[in-house]
Amino acid sequence: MSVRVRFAPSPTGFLHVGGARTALYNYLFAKKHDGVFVLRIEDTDIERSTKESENQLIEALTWLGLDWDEGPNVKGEYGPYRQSERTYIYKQMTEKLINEGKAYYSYVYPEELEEIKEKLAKEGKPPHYSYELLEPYNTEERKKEFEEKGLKPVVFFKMPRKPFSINDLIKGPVTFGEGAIGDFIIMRSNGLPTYNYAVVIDDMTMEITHVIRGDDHLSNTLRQVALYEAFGVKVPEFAHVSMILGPDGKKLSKRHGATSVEEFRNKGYLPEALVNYLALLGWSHPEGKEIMPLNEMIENFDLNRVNSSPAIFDNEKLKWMNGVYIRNANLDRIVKLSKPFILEKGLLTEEQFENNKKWVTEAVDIVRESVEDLSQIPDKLEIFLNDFEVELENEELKEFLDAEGVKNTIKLIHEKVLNDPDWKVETILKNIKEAMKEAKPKKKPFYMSLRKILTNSFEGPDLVKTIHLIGRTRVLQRLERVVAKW
RNA sequence: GCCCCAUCGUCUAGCGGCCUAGGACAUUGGCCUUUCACGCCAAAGGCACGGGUUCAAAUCCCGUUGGGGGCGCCA
Repeated sequence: MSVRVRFAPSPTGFLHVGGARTALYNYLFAKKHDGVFVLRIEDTDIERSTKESENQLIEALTWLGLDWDEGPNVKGEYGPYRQSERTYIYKQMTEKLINEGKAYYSYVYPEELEEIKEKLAKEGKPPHYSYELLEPYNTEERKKEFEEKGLKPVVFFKMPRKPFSINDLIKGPVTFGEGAIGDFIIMRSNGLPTYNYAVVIDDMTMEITHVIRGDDHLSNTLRQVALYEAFGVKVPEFAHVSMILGPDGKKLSKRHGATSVEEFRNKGYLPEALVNYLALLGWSHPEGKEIMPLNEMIENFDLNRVNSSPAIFDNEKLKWMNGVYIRNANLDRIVKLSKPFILEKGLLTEEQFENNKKWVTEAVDIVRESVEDLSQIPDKLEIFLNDFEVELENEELKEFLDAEGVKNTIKLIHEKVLNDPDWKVETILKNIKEAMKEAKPKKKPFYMSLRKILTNSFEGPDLVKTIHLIGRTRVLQRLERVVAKW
């Protein structure tokens, strides 16, 4: 039987990095086994589910490159792929359970359920519902009342009082003792299924073979296994991936900074960097490789190598990895991806950007060496574009300028540039070398002075390349205003 | 009460002898460079604790402690 896995998010917000990792593991597992990856939207919570969230989810997944074989916008034989469109299936299945005496209707109100629970707690008994406890509410009056109010009775599943166990592909054997939980609701009074019920029906009817999901669902598995058994169907394999925690060891949340895929995208992270980082957060390559393309992850993916302990999200490592990817990526792509960041900062207009592609490309290329995300590119580009007041009073600069031969060399360079319209990296270098030969400055003070005068900074990329990028006109201006004072 | 987890600050390798515990990020030092960064080299840093089992334990078992999850007509 071929492998079928699914990623089943609820459309109630942005795609969280934890969800992204779960999706990734499902994807890798599917590809590794030539299986099918399905995307299912779990929107049975009508209060919180939104179409916008669903769109954002799809966009984030697409951006990450985790394409699915079946899903809401892709044809498939197991659809529909939105739970809200599958209500007829849940109804059918529920009738079956009721007819077989494995589930029952109840006309209780939520408040009454609370009361039962409180009463049990007071008596020191576990807060478990049962048919005996619920049956007294099924009076004829109550049924009429529900009908008048347009309410449907909730459906409870009769939880067998026996132990259940699974052999989790990541956690190993997990056993839930007898009577760990009581009967639970599978159909709500609004006619929609509850989570634990819908997943089982969907996974069952979609013939999902492996359920790879977050650790937080581990205890739900008990209910789900009981349901599979009630339907007399084979239980799928389970693999529970541990949670992603914040730096303080608590569940990763907004307090910890960026947590959604969209935020990382907006901050200038490359999708392949995020994917690579997420893959390593819990899984490891058999030979310890860290930077690797998706196909290599697929080739080597194995649930055996997924760690069962929770992982803390380490932004520093992600940044490093993103920097590596930015440096190794195709230059034209980086230029293209940097564009919005550059425009947003107001460094260039759309026209300037497009009309000076060659210049921009060259500039982005030398600047990408030192960034860890795309948003830092415009910051680094500033020295080539923005003008400034030279801080001639700067103590450090003064010292450098006063060193032997420095000012003379700069004057000579000014003259040479003035008389040489040719503006190539090689000629710039030639002019500098010649000036140095004539005036014989001390090297370091000279270079530092020149850099400071031209870029207003003592640090930055290769000076000659920088000079070339600043452009002849601007270089001349910047030299002139200094030389004029000597 | 129930379930899961526990190796450097962080992500991890390790699945009874190859461990004097390996790699990566971060940190520190050095090299490279006119400078910063990149890159390269090196250093520091860890098996939570206590009992067993075994000739031998980071690895297996039990307990303690610590962390996380769950106990919804949320997913």
